[in-house]
Amino acid sequence: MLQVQFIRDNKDVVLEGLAKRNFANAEAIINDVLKFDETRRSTQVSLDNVLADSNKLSKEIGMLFKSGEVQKANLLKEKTSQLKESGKELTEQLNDVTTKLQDLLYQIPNVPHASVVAGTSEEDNEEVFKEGTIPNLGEKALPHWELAKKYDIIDFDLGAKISGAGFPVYKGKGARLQRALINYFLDKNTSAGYNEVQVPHLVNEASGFGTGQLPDKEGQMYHVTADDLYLIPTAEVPITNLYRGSLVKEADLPITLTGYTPCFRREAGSYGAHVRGLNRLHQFDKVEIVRVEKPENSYEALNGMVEHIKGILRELKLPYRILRLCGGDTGFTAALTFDFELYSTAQERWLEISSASNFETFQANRLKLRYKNSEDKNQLAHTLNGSSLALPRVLAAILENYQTPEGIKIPEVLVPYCGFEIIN
RNA sequence: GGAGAGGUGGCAGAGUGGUAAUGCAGCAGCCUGCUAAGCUGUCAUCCUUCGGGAUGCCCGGGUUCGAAUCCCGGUCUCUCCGCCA
Repeated sequence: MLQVQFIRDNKDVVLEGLAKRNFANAEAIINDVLKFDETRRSTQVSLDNVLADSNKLSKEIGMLFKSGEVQKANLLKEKTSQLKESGKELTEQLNDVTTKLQDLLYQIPNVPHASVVAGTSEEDNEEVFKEGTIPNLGEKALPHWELAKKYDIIDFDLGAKISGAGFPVYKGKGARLQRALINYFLDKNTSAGYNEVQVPHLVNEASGFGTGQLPDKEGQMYHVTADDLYLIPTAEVPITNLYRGSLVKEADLPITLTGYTPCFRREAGSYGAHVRGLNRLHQFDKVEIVRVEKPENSYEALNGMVEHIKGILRELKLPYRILRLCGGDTGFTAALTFDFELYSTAQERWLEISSASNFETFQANRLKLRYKNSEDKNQLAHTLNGSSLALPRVLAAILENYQTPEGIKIPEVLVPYCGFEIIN
């Protein structure tokens, strides 16, 4: 959520930014925000004055009662009724305009970083980095869902039986490889200084709101209605919300966290070939990194996260590229996002496996996550997160790119974690 | 699931109807050469014509001229009992 003050002071910047996202009716909405904000403030001034008068009267009445001048006190009491009424009216007006203002603010996405280009879809994303060699697998290369069947390591039908489509069952070496990846990722992250946490997989509404999933993206999350809890779509939600409502010390920044969780997504509306196999699931595993930073350091931190993720992909020896998302493809809450994509040789397409974003103060404003700055003022922190990494598509790419006539070779760095060198 | 207690500033902790003590920590200034102390201010949010004003004691209602305090509903934490990995 943008701060009203920021919109008030930087209307042009906001409008330019929203234009890059192709955000409809930006000008009208921003003008409404400014209008409601002005009404809100002037209403508050009027209300404050009424309340001040009535506080004064109350004090006088109290004094009069104390000194036994009951009649005078009762006379004053009558005067308060009028103030009460106008106070009530103004309070209603204030609540009304505040709600309207909030509702609008919830609808406005983050202002993209200066480096983000305008664009409407993934077509406009900019490739900023590419590395690794795409193996030549020949004609007989199989997509991972066929490999999974051939070696009996992932069973989609069994998952469909017990839950539904999009809930795979990992078996044998498949399960072990999955666990190896989780441990490998966590080890990489903790050795880079991220503190490991294990967090709940169900969160309350306030947490969903804090990181921006609610109220808008409600349909993307599984909702346990009996207890009003949401299954997390990403560890970003519980981990970032650890600091909801916190006032942290400047010396404690940056806060760097990592955690493994399953992620649950309803993926309402998805269909077709592109969701085959592991490409899009309702439940998948992911290791996440989260940072809370001072504003002046947040972009350097984002670069650091990108470099960190690069290091992991290099070790896995998978061909990948990095995209800087265009305005239209950048998530609602992010100011700048880099997507990492692996090349799946058998599917002949790029698969998104990580997304690293700087949210600047957008989440912090909702979370009320502040720190005391050097001037001893409370200031909103910047939040960032990135996947390191999302498991299924990494697994898919490993299966596909490492397939040989003898079986699927395990990337060298994973062998100690797996305890075997080949799936055959 | 049952019973009880509780939720007050960054932290600790008073306050049972008259408008949020006090301590610690932090910040600014003053002062003092004795390893740091003392004094003053500041130290939640919003508004402001920069004089101030309003709000704020878990959340939402209510009673009252006036609510941290009384009433109703919710929520969370703790203790005990029950059940249980």
